[in-house]
Amino acid sequence: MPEGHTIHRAARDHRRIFEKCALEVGSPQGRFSEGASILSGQLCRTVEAFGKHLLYRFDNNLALHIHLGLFGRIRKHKLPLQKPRGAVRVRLIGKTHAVDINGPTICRVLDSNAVTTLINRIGPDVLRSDSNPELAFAKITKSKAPIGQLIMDQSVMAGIGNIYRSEILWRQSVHPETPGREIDRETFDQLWDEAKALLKIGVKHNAIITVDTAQPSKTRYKECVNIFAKDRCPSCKNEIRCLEISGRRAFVCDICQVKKN
DNA sequence: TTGATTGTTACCGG
DNA sequence: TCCGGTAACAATCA
Repeated sequence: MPEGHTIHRAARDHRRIFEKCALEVGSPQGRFSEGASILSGQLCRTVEAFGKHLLYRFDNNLALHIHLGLFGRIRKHKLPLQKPRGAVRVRLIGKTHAVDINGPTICRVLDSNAVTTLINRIGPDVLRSDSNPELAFAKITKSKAPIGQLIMDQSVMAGIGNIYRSEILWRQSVHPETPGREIDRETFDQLWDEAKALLKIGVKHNAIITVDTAQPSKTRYKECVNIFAKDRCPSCKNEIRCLEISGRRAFVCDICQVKKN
């Protein structure tokens, strides 16, 4: 479910329904009873995404920090309240809507120092206008680790997940096993811009769409991709190879994506 | 019931 | 110190 686009979309959406609103923060099934009560009744100042991290920031300088991990989910519904679906960890209730968070790996309350520490730990987010790509380029150009590992390393650059990784590299004809130090400035800029463009499309449609001719409105698919988990390269028809980078599946067309080193 | 999954962190050994 | 490997954790769906 969650790559960067999911979290940014949630932040945008929840800002709309929760900003300047005194939220009720509860834990319907008691899975987050300790922290939740501190936030309840507080005014929500804003909702922000940093990479795959979501922060609900309150006027008392505390924040609810959510990370969905691999299977976390966010569900929103209009009031009146509905019965919790599955294992709801925390429920946020505003004036018009409620949001349920299921299965996060992180769900905790942070003070402002902890928020700063968190933000500093995360690399520049491709979707944020205030992020500085130079930081990412500096790390990549110094590393011998494969670019397929580096662009998904959230401390190098934030927002890209396992599906976008393969798609971005394929679209820019960059082989995932190319060492970071072999990536020149021009290539890095293209990867950064491509990531930003694709994730923006993801935010807009709430789906991973990396195929130019895709028409999201028609079928309401969750994803429409070029090579992730595909058999053949849509460009040259060569067989797609599956490899493992940082313990996750990555896909490559060895003809279209040239390996440098 | 089993296995797979759009993720991260902690820990250990080389 | 830095790297890779491994386990642990989260919940849902087919």
